[in-house]
Amino acid sequence: MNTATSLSGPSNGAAKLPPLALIAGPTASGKSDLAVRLALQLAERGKRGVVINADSAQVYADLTVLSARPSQDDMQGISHRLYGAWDGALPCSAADWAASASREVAAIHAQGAVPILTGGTGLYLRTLIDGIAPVPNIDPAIRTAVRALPVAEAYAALGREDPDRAAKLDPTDSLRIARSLEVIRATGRSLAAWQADKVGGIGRMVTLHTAILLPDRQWLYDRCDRRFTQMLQSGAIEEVRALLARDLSPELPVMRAIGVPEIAGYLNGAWDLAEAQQRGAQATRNYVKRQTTWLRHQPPPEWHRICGEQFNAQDIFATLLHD
RNA sequence: GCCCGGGUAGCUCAGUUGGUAGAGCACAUGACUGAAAAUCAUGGUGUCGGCGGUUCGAUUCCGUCCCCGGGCA
Repeated sequence: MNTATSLSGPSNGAAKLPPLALIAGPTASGKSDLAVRLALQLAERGKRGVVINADSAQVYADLTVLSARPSQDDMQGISHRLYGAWDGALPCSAADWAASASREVAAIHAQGAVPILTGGTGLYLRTLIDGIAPVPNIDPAIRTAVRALPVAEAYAALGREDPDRAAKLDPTDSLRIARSLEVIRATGRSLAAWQADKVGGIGRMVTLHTAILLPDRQWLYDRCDRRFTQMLQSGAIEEVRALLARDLSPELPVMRAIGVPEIAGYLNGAWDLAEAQQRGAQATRNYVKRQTTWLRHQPPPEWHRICGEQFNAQDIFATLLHD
């Protein structure tokens, strides 16, 4: 740090950018606890930290237990934003979330507080920090039509309408094929053309303090198993029953959250509770693996990757705390 | 004790008319630009229950023993 800079006024070039803490980690890694501990540490230093959810399931009001949303007790008096902020009937995209998170960050900074982004959805975090291609919203009629196509047909259509893109995709990658096809049909431009640009990222407007938690795999798997069993005992079944009663489209993200299909199968008699528990725990473990792979390789190399199981806010965020 | 059925990958099971085997899941690794708790890709799993016999060669055929189901006594 350069003392000369801090003596000079904001008008003299390098104005100091407001801090942003970012904690990413797979399910059951303990990132929410770390976020609260960081906020408490900040409070001891006369600052205020506000936690912002960056998890694509905790965003839904319908999923309290199954998304392991922090309870009032867990929050320990620290403000939490974007938890349960979407109704399950409304899908939340990465761009939707990033737009909201961006507003939250600005509001928190305006109050002189420190936003603490916490979550396991890497794409959400990347979208907020780096921005995303400015593709307009897709005409729902086009979207529905495209997504109703069998993969093989969608892939064939993409081969005709956007061959470059088709060549880059695996013919069975249903989701990316559908996305590419709906974009070219709705906008007349290929997805690759849109992706040459990225908008909305706040990375250059903040001082980032990052922590990517990467605990030992077996330790995480054990926690996943215990966690799902715990959920079944503390209201997950009732939660799914209530969700099913809403009769939402099975395509919606809430309906596909880990545990929902598994418990729904139990409720409609397709399998027993032990089977639901097995499947739920298994799905959680599979997800943890995907998250870990994403977090290991996708974020910029300068984001701080931390292995182990004990995460200490003072050490990890020393520069933020002593700033 | 007798009669059936079965013992092949961590699990559930295919298969080999005799030339030492393969699927799904699990597991591992990876990709990832607007529903990402999503969507995909790649990879190896192994005394084919034990011991004998026949055979150039047995996981496969024969004998025997063991184990697990089910039935009869």
